[in-house]
Amino acid sequence: MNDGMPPQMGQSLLFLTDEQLRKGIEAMFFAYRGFTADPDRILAQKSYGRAHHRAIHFIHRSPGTTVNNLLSILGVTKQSLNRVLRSLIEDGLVASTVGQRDKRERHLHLTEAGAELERALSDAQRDRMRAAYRAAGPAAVAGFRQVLEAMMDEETRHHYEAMKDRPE
Amino acid sequence: MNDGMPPQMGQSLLFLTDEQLRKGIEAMFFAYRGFTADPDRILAQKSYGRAHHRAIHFIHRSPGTTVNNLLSILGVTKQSLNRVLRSLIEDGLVASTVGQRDKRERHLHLTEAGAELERALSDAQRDRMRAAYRAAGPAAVAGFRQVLEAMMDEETRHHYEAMKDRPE
DNA sequence: CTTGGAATGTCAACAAAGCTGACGTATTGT
DNA sequence: ACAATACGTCAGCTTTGTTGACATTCCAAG
Repeated sequence: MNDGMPPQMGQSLLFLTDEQLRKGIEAMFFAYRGFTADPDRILAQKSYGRAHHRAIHFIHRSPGTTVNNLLSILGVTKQSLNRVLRSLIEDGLVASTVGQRDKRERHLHLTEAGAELERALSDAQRDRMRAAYRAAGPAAVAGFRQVLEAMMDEETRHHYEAMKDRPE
Repeated sequence: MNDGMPPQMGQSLLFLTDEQLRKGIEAMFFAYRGFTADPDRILAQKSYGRAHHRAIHFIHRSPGTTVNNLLSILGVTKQSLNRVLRSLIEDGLVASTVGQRDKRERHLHLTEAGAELERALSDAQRDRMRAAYRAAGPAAVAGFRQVLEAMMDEETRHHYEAMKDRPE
């Protein structure tokens, strides 16, 4: 590897070479495939897709959330979300209730069936994550999270932080 | 948070709680959006998509690679890749040459224009990665890579390892 | 030398999931 | 009363993935 840097440059910045960055980019690409592979298999059986998974995940995460809130978390248009949400409601996995204070709002909850699918999906995803965490160790996990957080968009990070430490 | 674990359990395994795993899952989701955001903006202007980016990236990475090899790296069908590849070839960003030893194979290279787009895309992506790396520091980066590698599928990891240390 | 299989390319049809734009309805706040 | 907000929906378009079918070209084994 010759990236034009002087040989006397300390090792401390070696993790910023183009080669290191490229490896990081490829690691993200390949790892994300693994990250979604297990839930994808479950979803395919029920003829759902990743969009359904994401909706289910964040409704589980923030029960009673409104459509608008979900929209801004997911970063998609309401038309796109509506298609997914409609099928989940029709299939009885999600319940949509008119708001108390503001009747324009719809509050979203998982039904028992929805919670069951959520468990199946997140169990599969957590199993892989757990194996990766266990293999890498606590220090690596801390670094993993640090880099990922630094990689987010500003606005996205606010969503992430906002639900970061909410109790289960 | 009450996940049913005894309070006397050491801190050493705290990074394996469901809550920690869930945070990791959400961090992956949000970070991947940031990871693709910058190249996506460039691609949208040229009416290309992520599939074009991926093809360009790995052709740049492994010049002269065959279609079949690219297929297995990207994990898509040949019909899907072919559509993308055809447009790149038509637009003069990728050159496809018949193999010497085996004339059934097509060897793929970036043209000068293709290399130019590749630079624009990877510069944008690397800038964000560099900022994240710099913010997190070398130890965090090592952990980041460790966890990502442990998260890959077996077969995928082989692709990753295979091109891991090839010189630029 | 013939034939089977591998590598590639192409056509057609389809689905998931994103987008824009337009419009309707109910409700809220000014 | 009226404007803005929240939501749902219709129509149409794009990208990117999928199957299935089929032709071509070529290598290699029989």
